[in-house]
Amino acid sequence: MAQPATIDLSLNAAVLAPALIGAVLRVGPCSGRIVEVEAYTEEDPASHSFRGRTPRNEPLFGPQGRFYVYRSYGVHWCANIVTGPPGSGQAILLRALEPLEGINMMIARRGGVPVHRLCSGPGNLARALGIDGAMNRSEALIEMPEATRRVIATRRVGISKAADLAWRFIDPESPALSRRP
DNA sequence: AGACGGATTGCCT
DNA sequence: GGCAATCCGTCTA
Repeated sequence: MAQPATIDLSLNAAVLAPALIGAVLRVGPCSGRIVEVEAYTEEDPASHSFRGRTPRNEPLFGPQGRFYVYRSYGVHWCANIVTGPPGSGQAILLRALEPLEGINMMIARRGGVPVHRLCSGPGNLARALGIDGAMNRSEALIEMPEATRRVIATRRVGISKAADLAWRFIDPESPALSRRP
């Protein structure tokens, strides 16, 4: 699957998500190559925006390119990038990165885990990058992929509704995936 | 006002 | 592979 020349945040989440594989996410001094994402839309029963706007999910209906950060299981933070037409309630969940810069800082935040596990899984990714509720609605910095990566689509992880949609996109060769294909 | 359950992770068996 | 940890938006009464 080929990547586009620019990242168009107004694209629907399920269209843009595979194009983000190989792009670089930057948070302060830390960065990593995106290798696993999932798409969520307002028509999608598994999406936080499915039942309309609420105080928690309001960022999903705000400007594109911002973070929607939420607490999962009362323990972990998960980071999405808002996308799609304005107010459309779409987002892309960041699930895994290959660490590039600021690795020492990530290790300090995560403890002694192998580098390829630092940002493997949405909760781990947020912890390694220092993403928490304070970054909700802040602008997400994404840089274009330099090289084309292989991208495959799979079922999303950990959801019960619309579980057969193949809206999880991965670089199958990455060692940083939260789960193998 | 009270109950339910989840886009998870890590430790225990 | 099983399960506890731990918070809050949403649903029900």
